[in-house]
Amino acid sequence: MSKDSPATVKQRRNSDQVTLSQVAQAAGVSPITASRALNHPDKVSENARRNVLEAVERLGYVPNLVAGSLASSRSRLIAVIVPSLINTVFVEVIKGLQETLEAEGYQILLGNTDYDLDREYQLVRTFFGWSCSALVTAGLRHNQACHTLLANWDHPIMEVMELGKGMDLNVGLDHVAAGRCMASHLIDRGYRHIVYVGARLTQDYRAGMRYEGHREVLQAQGIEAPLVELDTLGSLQAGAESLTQVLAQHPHTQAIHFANDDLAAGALLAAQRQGLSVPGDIAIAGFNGLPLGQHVTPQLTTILSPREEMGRLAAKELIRRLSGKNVYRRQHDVGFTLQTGGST
Amino acid sequence: MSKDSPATVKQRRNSDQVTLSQVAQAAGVSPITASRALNHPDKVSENARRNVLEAVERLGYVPNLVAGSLASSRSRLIAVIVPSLINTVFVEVIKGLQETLEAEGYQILLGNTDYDLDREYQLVRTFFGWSCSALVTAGLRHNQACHTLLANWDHPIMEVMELGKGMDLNVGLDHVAAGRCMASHLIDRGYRHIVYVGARLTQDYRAGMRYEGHREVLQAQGIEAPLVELDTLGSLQAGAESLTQVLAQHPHTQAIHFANDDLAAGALLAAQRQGLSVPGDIAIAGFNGLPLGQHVTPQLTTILSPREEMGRLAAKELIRRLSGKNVYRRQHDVGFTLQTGGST
DNA sequence: CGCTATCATGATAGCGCTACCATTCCTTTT
DNA sequence: AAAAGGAATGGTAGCGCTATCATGATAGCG
Repeated sequence: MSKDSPATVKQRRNSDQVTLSQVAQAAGVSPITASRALNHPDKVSENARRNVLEAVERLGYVPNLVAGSLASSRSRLIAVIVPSLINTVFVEVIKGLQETLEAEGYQILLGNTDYDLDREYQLVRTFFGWSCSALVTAGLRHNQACHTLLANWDHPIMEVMELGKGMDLNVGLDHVAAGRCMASHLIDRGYRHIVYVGARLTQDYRAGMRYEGHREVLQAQGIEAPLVELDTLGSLQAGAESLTQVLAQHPHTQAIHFANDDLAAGALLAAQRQGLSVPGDIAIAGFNGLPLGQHVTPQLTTILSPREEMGRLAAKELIRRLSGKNVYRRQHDVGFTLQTGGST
Repeated sequence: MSKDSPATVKQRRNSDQVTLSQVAQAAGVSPITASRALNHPDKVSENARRNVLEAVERLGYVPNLVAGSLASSRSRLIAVIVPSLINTVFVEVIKGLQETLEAEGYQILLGNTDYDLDREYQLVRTFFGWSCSALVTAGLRHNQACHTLLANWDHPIMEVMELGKGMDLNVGLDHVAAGRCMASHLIDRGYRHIVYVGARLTQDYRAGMRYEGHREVLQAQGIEAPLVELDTLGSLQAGAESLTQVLAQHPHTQAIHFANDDLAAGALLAAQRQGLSVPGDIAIAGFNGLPLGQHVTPQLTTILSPREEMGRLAAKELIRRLSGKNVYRRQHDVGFTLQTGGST
């Protein structure tokens, strides 16, 4: 018996989902015209467009973006990879990205590495599998495999948070300079026994870069630059606890330069509870310019980093690139601002 | 001339992307066996599996998830829709979701409504287009169109944050009860002139629910329950500013029940700056149990809501459902805890 | 030993959409 | 008037993968 008797035709469509072909039929046009009416409205007659849109509405058509992406190998998905969601700075960058990208019809695929570069590599692989239109990642450091993968990818890559020569596009600030800036400020104020306190500097290596800048300035003055590295992630709690530790290890400390505002504010509030005067007994400085720092007494001296702005700018530059425009500058310095409060 | 002379064969593959067929060829098996080796490892011989995995490694194959999703109409994408990313409570829920879902190989598609239900509807439509495996959304309220869309969707829907009868699954807490709880606490402490302060209660309607509970308790005692509604979103700044406003409008105020800890902490810190004693001159209570509240002096009385736990539990329940297990309980109450500090 | 049950594998046919090329019917140009 | 260009539309053939069914090989059974 020959095999060309398909008694039962293969039947795969499971759902009652409305397809573009059905819309096209209802609108009296071909599927491809319906597709164009939705995706390139200027390429069809007004008449066709109106009929298609009307049919879409009437049938409750929801475009199958998966099929569209497969056919066009463009997805309007943007992969965003951050090392942490607890740290609010990344969330603020995401927010800036989000609002700008969503307005242009892009969707965010969110990944969290927990400061693990191998995890980043895995996420990048997965996201590539989604034919993402672009990738945003926090930081310029990647492991070897990830670097290779990124280098061979033919879509825009945006590295944010720190300024430097990256894979492709870059929006960030100079953390070494920020560290120098705060250290200079502390020197100017007359402090000489200054401790830098950071949390997990191998993970939050940008805080490590700020320490480099800090140390540079102190050493240029012939001053030592002791470092206290905490084993927990930065938090109010960790900051509060670190105060005791620092004063025990370095009894002559006049000022503490904290890696971020959470630590600094935690220490400041703890100092108050312990009856220590800030900055009389101990001066405290932070980094980020979180609102909290403005509401404690004395106000926290800190460095304001434009985080949402960084996200928005990164998104705008990506959109420029994705819409085929030439990109003249690949690096964008968003800068930072020293905000002196009463705490130093 | 007949049309069957395809001089130039249509050529669409643009990239040099390695495909599953190439892997299969390299491994000496058919494409479908290669597919099974990767997705259902227990359905192929150990020999085949080893060869395929080796070929994957050697060729640097990255699965095209878009094609896979189209073919299987399953995507391992989970849509997560929140009203805000500024408000840290949602971020913490996302974090709980994220860590649990990623561990199971699901990816998060993130959407932000900015407290706009029409925006939510648009996001839901878009996400459905991605054949998401499930949808997580904050809150039980949707507009009519969105409700219809959700009701007809044949994948799990998880509504988080507030407890109640939702579309499908639900993990949250009872905000009315939380409002009652704090109000009772304030009554117990002897306060009678109590003002509730919230920010944009039509948007943050859960804060409105807490006010309902609050009012219920006060009215049962024959006490009025004045409400001050701010026009900005909750923040330290708004809390600080509200203090003056409340005292001007209600000079006899003994206690302020704030809709959240940001407002409360802002007011508490502002009171200190103004030389007001807390709780002597004015008692202050919040909601959420943010770390900040534990570090101010006096410690903030608040209600602790298990936000990350809420995210984790929601994720676990979704995974149960997605792996075909029976779900016996659709509603999960994560509860809350009154945390009394010195501020009341 | 024949019969069914189980396993490993493969051939085929889509999933729903869009890129590509071809066609038709105008309008413009020289 | 003929040639050239442009706008609107459609036919065809995939995008890269997996569901479905079919097949052959092996095992289990009385």
